[in-house]
Amino acid sequence: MIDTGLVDDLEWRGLIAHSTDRDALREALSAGSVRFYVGFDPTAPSLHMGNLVQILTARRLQQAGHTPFALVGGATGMIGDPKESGERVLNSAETVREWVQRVRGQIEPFLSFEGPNAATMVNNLDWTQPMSTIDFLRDIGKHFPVNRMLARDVVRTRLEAGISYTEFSYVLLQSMDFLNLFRDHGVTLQFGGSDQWGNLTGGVELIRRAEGGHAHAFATPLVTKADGTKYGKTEGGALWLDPEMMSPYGFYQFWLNAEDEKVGELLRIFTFLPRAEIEALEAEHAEAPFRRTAQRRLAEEVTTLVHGAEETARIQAASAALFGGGELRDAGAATLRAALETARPLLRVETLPGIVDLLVESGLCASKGEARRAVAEGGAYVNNVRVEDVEHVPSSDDLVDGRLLVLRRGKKNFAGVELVS
RNA sequence: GGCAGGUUGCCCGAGCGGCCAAUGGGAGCGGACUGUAAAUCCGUCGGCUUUGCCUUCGAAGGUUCGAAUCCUUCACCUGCCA
Repeated sequence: MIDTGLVDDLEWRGLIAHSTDRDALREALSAGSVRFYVGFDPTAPSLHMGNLVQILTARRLQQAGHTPFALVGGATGMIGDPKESGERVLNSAETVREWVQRVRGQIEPFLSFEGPNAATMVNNLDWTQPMSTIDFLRDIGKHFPVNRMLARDVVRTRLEAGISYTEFSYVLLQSMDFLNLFRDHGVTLQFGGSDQWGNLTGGVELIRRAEGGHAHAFATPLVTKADGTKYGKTEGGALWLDPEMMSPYGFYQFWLNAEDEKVGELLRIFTFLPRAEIEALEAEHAEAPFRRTAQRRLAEEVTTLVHGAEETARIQAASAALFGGGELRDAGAATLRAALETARPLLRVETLPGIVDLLVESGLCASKGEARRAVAEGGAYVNNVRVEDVEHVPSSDDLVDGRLLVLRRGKKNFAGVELVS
């Protein structure tokens, strides 16, 4: 029932960037079902790619027989952990409450809430809210030497520019979470992103000081691009999991365009494909990178995990039709329409406007000036045919099945236009 | 508290009374090449009813035929001396 190969698998996937004690961790995870926790702060209405690493890792642990406690930071989200770029702006209690709900809903599908090692969702507001300041300072604060807190990298970089007492205290809250889960639920392991390392060890240490207990922590690596810069950023910002904030099509395209040097790493971190299969993909990719078999598989796997198999199939149909170089009409209006909708909302019109208006109204261009420029630059296409004239107005002959137009800006920005009567 | 300097388009950074929607670099966008890649090259990069008009150069007011450029006040930032 306990998969003793778990730690080997995690290490092979490169998911353990830091660990309090590798050997002790391995021993604990082999001995029996370990109760572990991973937290998510509601700092946005949606989780993103970075959080996905934690969610999937939690799932791996659960599949290996361990028991997850997924924590949403209703309390910590009110404070915000210090980041190097500067002080955060506090969100209102109402906003945090709403985001807690949304984040919660995004985590749940990845875990199983049934069986002997069913997952539990917890909110740290439940034990933080009722606590008095006096208790907090006496029971928690007393265990934190300020000199140690000051030595942390984030804090040190912030000392020049300034850091509020609020953010400085964040580590106490997160450590207290671990302590509470340790006491009340026997949770002995926490993991998180490597930027959370200080917060993770803070909890381990607090448990030792306050309870004389022993707990483990490990950190997953920060996923970076081949050039070392931060991953998961697209033109539109972060790679959100929420389909409203990041279209499933765009999500799929992000993975499809993964760098050659990184596909292997991404397959290991973000998919549940077994080792042998990933190694085969890597070998194939090394042989013929231009086929991008690994990228295709990566995109398919991750998109399926996040958006489901059905949506993924639609996106693949879209990609095939739009990039296949084949005749668009062969795909048929219904298929094209469903596929285009995965990219961005369809533009519905009663009569066909000129190319400039089409580009603007579909959202492909931000202004008419930009749309005119796009045409002048040769970057505007209707049904994959370049439009040369700014005054061009598509005719009904251009419509696929008499009702659909495929609009394209540049190499890979598509929009569907539907004629409604 | 004293002295000096700064605040320009997404970012960095020139401009210092008209030739300025504002040099240059980066990012972005488009094209060529390609693998829906990387590198490279070329183009583009405030808005519009586009041979012209409108809104931009920290904020407000003023001088002038005319200001990003001069003056006044305010806000914020930086360096040197206390």
